[in-house]
Amino acid sequence: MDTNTAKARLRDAGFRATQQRTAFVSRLAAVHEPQSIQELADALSGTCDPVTVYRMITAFEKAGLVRESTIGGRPHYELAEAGDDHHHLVCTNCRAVEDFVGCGADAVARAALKRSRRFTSVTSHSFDLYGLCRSCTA
Amino acid sequence: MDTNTAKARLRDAGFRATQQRTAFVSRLAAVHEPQSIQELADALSGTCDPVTVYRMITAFEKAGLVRESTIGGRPHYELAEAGDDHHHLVCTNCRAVEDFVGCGADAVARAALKRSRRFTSVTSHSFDLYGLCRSCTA
DNA sequence: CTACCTGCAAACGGTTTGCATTGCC
DNA sequence: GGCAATGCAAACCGTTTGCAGGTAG
Repeated sequence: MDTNTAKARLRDAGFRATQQRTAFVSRLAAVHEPQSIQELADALSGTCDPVTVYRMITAFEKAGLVRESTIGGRPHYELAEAGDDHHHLVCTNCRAVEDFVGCGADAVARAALKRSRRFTSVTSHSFDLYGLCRSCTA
Repeated sequence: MDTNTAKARLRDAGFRATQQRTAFVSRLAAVHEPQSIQELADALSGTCDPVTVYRMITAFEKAGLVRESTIGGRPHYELAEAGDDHHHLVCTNCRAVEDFVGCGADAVARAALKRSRRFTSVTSHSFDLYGLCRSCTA
């Protein structure tokens, strides 16, 4: 994603396209793997303060510009794409991440709701697979 | 679960059945909903120090006596039962939790592995549904 | 009796907040 | 020019660690 696209995306979401935010969005677009707060702060260390990273994450997540997912017990962030319902295959050894689609959540949600006494609707879900990648397989 | 069962369970897992640990296991058995660290510390406040709660959680999880799951961004714990593969339906408003079974993860994992270039095996998964419970439905 | 466990207090590290300054729009 | 965003420093809070005393086996 080039700088202008990143800026347009920020403005579309109602934000001022500052240098720091543009760098943040560009970074997420470039790596297209979920990033930890630490990784983001390190990558942007020449550009902005870690405190600003926290503030951007909070604002962008609320605005639906980024998605949060938990990997190895820590929150990670990636750009949110419209209509996107991908999930992660995570290596339990090296934390490598690969996306996959088709989690069948709709059917599972329907079945669970049917059986449930206390719930009336399902609005979202999380689904992740954990295993070993090729290079970590003994 | 009565006190003696709790003690037996602890000894089976290789622990000394202290008063604090017995109370911890009994508590989890009594509520049979995932509990946050805070909730556990509060429930056991007359029995043991919060620090001990942390130490028990760490030890019990490693021993496979309790399972961790993330609810509302915070870790929660429940007793682990053999062969158990249930998941949670969580109310996004009041955090009420209901269990459900049948997540279809086996089929999804098989399909994902087939498509994957980098992964060779899937050993575990997480799957949770988020929605509204009856009393939080407007 | 002895090794394991617990309580207390202090250290630790990640996250949040307050406030003055900067820089988009 | 005005208001939102940033940087810096300090507060904050949940978690971990060290150590001395207690308790289960």
